[in-house]
Amino acid sequence: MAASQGVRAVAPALDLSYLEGTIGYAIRRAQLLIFADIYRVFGQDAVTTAQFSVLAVVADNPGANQSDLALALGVERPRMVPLIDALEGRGLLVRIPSVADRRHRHIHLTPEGERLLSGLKQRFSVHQQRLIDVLGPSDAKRLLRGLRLLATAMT
Amino acid sequence: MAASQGVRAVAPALDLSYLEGTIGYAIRRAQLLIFADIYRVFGQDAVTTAQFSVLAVVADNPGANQSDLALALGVERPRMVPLIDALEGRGLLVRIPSVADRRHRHIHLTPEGERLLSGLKQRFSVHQQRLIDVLGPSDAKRLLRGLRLLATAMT
DNA sequence: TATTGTTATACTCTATAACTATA
DNA sequence: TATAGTTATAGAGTATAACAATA
Repeated sequence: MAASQGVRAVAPALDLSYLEGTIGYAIRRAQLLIFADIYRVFGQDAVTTAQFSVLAVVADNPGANQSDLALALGVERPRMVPLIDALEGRGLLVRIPSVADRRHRHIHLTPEGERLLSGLKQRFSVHQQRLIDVLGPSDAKRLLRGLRLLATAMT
Repeated sequence: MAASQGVRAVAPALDLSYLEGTIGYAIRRAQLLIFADIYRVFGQDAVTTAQFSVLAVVADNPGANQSDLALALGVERPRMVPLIDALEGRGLLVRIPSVADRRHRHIHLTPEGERLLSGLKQRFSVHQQRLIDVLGPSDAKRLLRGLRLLATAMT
């Protein structure tokens, strides 16, 4: 309603046609919005996406050590330390020193970690369903297949 | 060839099936690999993807100011300062103070900036073609459409 | 000699608040 | 008072090098 007044010429709206024709730009924008949606459904339980992926992988691979987790998740080994520190500090997982090889620490979820992860997975599925609703089920499947194909082919 | 010796049990290969079923994880992995490929084709001319996007948008919108660029590229205004500083320091663009409104600085590519951008766009097209070769032309188009649909629908 | 977890360092990105100069 | 560019600050992510304990 204030459009005709001298508030501001709406918005300049620059020409982005070059970038918008690239997959790299589209994937960056989509990723930012998807992660924002994940944080929206996670709410105040406040786990980062990186922490969520650690919890999810540890749940399916109890006793994995930090190097294996780093390798699997594609992060550098030093990066695992503060990541696991934060989760251990919240009582969601524990580092158990290996008796066989005392350099290793086996990571296990605590019961509280299992409980939180289960709630987070439920919330995550709300987000995932939102994506499927936007794209339609068959296009969502195609998108996932395309992304995975890129990941395997570009490695 | 050393596989049968006790070097290491190859690699533990953790179970990632939960994460691999999610679009969020797939898009993050794909984005990292795509950006790595872009840096590979850019080579030692060493422009970041963010700097490349600034150059590309300024080329199509000569005289845009920093706020409009920040808005268009989805970065915070303060972030534009070091971004443009770096490009101006390399002589690729200039800040021209506006005479009409002395708060504005109009951004323009220098001839050297135009030249570098033109070379970078050629290299970028090598990368983009690699993606199209991996996916096939029609699936590449579908992927781009899917990503754009997500971006518009999730905003 | 190599590996696990760790510390340290540095650089980028992100997010905010606040300052200045202009309007 | 509002806006453009800037500075300052703090948190998170990323990348490397190196160290201690252990193998």
